[in-house]
Amino acid sequence: MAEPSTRTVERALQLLGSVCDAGFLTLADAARGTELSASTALRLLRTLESTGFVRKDDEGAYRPGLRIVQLGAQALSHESIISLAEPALDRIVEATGESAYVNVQAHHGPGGDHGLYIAMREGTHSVRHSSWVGRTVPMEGSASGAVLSGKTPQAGYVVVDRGVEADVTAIAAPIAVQTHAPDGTTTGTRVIAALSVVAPSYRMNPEKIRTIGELVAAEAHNVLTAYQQENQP
Amino acid sequence: MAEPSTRTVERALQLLGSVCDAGFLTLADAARGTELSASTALRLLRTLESTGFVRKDDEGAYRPGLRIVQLGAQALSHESIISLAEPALDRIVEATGESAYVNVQAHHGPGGDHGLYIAMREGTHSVRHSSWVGRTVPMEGSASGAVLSGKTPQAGYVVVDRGVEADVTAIAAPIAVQTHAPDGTTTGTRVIAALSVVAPSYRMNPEKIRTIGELVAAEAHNVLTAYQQENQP
DNA sequence: AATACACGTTTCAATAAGTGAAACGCAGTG
DNA sequence: CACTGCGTTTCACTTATTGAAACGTGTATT
Repeated sequence: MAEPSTRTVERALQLLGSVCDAGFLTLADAARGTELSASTALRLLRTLESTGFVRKDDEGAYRPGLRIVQLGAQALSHESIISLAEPALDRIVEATGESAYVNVQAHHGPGGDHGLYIAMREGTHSVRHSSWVGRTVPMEGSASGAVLSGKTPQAGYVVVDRGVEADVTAIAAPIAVQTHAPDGTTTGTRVIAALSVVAPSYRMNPEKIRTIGELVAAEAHNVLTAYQQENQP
Repeated sequence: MAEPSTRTVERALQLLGSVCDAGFLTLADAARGTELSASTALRLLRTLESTGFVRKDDEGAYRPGLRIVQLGAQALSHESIISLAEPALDRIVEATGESAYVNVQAHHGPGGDHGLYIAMREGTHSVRHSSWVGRTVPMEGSASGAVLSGKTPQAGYVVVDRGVEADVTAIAAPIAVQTHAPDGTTTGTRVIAALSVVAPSYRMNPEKIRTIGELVAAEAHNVLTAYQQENQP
């Protein structure tokens, strides 16, 4: 049995995704975006609406509903890596003034893998990078993407200048665990998340980048230690 | 046309909700919890899995997936009330040391209405109330519930001692807008959210409660002003 | 004004799609 | 060894989903 997916549900979830991506969507737009007939889109959106996953605003457009907010928040709170990483984020922000993030790998089938920002702490500089939580970035060409795919060089961190966004420099380090075969031998490493700093490029220079890079790598290691303590004893 | 809901989608969403509520669920548990046959539950969970809404962990149990995290975070970031309220939360925490929250009304059909915590700022006391984001509380017997249903007394805030949780006192104030008829006459008020402080009861006394209550009410009013500025000009 | 267009909505017949009982292999338990 | 519960697969039944078409309404276009 290869992939016995129920089409109806797939379509509904696609619709839900469209609405969340766009922030708000009219019925016709939603139908076009998902290539569904208006009647089908309407029926599915009504189902999503009656279950609280979307809602209709005053203008009659569909918006993300509170249920999705609730489930997302619950899911986030069950991601133990976030609570483990929060102290590290705080320390990074305190030391650098720049915004700091936690990323994980989000594996959606077609279109390639992406990285997903699941937590952040805002920097203190008045010009700062902000609010990427919930956003995905391509694995190619982003610092966190490189780190998540295991392409971290000796230095322990990756720097990408003007990768995803212009005028922005990203510095990322992996939180990686050793994987073991049943007999106990080490088989490789698995990156469970990445810690990253995203800052305006004009504020960076080689020295600062090295300082931040080493800090992020060190904090990533701290998070790893906390993670292992939670999962081993 | 009364309620043309698609059964398949409803079931899938129900399944998704179960998994998120429980944190992790085995197939059999999920099937029982939703009263579905094992084969149907399996098929739907597989669909949810292939779209990233749930995932199977190492033990083969279903857990909330990253897609739900992503959409939830996106939806949260589109809730403008949160960003408007964050400065107020900060100020409340700074002034009181207690955890502060934003609640909205989550209207799920059966089982009655509930309030939903959609944002919070942690208090600074070492003993503090923490991490209710994503959680729902009954409208009856909770301070934020009372406030959300419009039952705010003259004082402008509601206090509930040991309502939802033992040894916890909650103080809530409404963020309410006037509603108007087409002709411009005021028809009533609509509570769009609530601001609340949740603290260990042993730390409270009548005087402190009054201070906090007035602060929360004042900050709620600040948020309202910011909200109206954003939606009027 | 008259026309054309796009949107949200409803209806309905065709059939594609979802359903659950049953059967299977497996692992743990008494 | 028999027994129970789990995850999984298969398959015939039929129900629930589907999309074209038609409608009313409001908004551009002429």
